Amino acid sequence: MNYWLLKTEPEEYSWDKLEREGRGGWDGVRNFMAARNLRAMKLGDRAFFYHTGDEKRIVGVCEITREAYPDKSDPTGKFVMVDVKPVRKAKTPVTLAEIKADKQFADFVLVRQARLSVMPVSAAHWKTICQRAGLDA
DNA sequence: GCCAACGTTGGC
DNA sequence: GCCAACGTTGGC
Repeated sequence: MNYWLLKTEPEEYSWDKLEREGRGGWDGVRNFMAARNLRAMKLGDRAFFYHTGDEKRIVGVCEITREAYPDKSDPTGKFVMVDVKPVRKAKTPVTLAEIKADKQFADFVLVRQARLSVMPVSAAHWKTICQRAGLDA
């Protein structure tokens, strides 16, 4: 299984909304590197749900329920989206500040490429963050 | 709230 | 196919 991180503005699409609706489509990605990561996702892969903006923290874990397919919101047809469902909410959200302060995350894409919205997470980083968040890995 | 950095688009 | 210009994102 592979691990990922998905960024979203909570005002636009939040963990609460995903939980309320039970599933959601991850559309609107317009960045090639992010899109490449979307295409690499496999059914059953897990992803951290990250709130950007003022929050800047990991708030939960979701699962990929449908692999990449054409993004309905993209008129050019170049970009793809995936579907996700909520798995578990973080007991303790893990903040970006906390991650940055920890040397073991120095090579984490979230730190190195601040603007990327869809990125892979290594198994080691996944495990550490799950522990901090009070999530079962 | 400004500015720098990055990524994408369009012109040549 | 390169490079300048533009738009967007995130840091301070």
